[in-house]
Amino acid sequence: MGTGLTRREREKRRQRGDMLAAALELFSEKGYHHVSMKAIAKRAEFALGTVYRFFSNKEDLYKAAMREKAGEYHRTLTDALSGEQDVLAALNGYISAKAKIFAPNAEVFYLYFAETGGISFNLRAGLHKEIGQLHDDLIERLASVMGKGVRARILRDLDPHDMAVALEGLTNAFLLSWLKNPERHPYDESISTISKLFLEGSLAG
Amino acid sequence: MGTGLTRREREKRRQRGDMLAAALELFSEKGYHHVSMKAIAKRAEFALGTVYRFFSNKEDLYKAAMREKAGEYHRTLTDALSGEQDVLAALNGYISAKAKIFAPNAEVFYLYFAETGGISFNLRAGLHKEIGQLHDDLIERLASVMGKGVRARILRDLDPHDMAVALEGLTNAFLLSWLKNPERHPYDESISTISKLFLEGSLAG
DNA sequence: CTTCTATATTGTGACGTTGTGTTCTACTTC
DNA sequence: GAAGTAGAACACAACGTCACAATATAGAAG
Repeated sequence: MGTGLTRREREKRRQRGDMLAAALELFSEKGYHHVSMKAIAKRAEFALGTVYRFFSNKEDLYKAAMREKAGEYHRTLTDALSGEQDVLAALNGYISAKAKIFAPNAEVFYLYFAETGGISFNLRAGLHKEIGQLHDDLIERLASVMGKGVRARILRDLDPHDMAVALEGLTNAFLLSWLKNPERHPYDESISTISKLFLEGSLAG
Repeated sequence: MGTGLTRREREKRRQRGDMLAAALELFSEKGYHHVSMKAIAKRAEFALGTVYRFFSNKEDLYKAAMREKAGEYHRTLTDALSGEQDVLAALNGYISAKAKIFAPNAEVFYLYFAETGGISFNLRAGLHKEIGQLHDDLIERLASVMGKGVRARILRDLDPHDMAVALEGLTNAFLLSWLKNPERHPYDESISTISKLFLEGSLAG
């Protein structure tokens, strides 16, 4: 068997995954506190007790679900940044990868965004730190690409970290704006707008 | 009497204000659902019933508090944009006004973002729409300044609305980053970084 | 002008109700 | 018969009510 797991173990993984998916759906629809464990169990088509067999409590379930998504998000974007490509291609790749992962996960992304913030809602503090680190890591990788661009004299000689933060902010703003009003800002158009604004700025030359 | 209010009325306003302040403090410390009405009453030094005399329920109190802050925020920034000033001065004024209002209210912004989760958490939908409109209005005003800049050939001939969104995103990103790590990014430095990046972009000239 | 009492207004916090997280035991399936 | 599943039952926390207490106001009497 390819995976090295018994049938039973695979089964459990699948069940766990179903529960996580159901939970994530509900959480992003209604927010953590407006979702009951019963509702999650029902959505996942398990009995309440079964859910508790997999996750020791609601908090735990929430964390696992968020961690999963955060990991997926982080993986997608670091993948987009790695590889032997020239700097501008890497940046464009990053922007479009972000758009691509953002679109289907917009609602979860909100939760993620809320979590990346600085505040310590005492619960979840551990998770918060964890996700924050992923975010920092991403910024760092982005900054390293920027640094490469600076050394190659493709980018202006500014603090790479600042540039990374700037690009992050630009993409977020456009993606949120796209989310609010999809017709006005079709997202492939947004990609080139972001890239142009980031690279050339707004000042008349 | 200057205000045209009776002493009693002024007194009530003050009490209401105290309650709102206490609520906002607690909400942004712990998040909406982790704060009980009892706790708010205690912090404001009133009995529970008295709070209910002013606000018909917890939701109402939350909304009032958020509305208050949103109004203040919006007013500050529109003020910064209005007035007879040249475009670049207006933009710089906007950025620093935003930094100024952002700093002491960061936790409240997080709260709003985290709690509303953006999308339709059915409760609070009304409030969310309301605040969304304020935001749209702000973007529009910013876009109008950008448009003026374009016509004056100070800014590149791009969609003013896009430029507004871009500036909004840049400032948010830097302010969040500053909040996370105040030493690394003192905010007056950030202001000039934002302005430079926005105007000139990152591409080596 | 002050004092005193009747009335109206405002403040209080114990309590009933409801909803939800978690546990526990009986049942099903393999 | 062992492992897994189910959902009823329990405990608890928080909202919002309400009957009562305290306080303020008004205006009559001294």
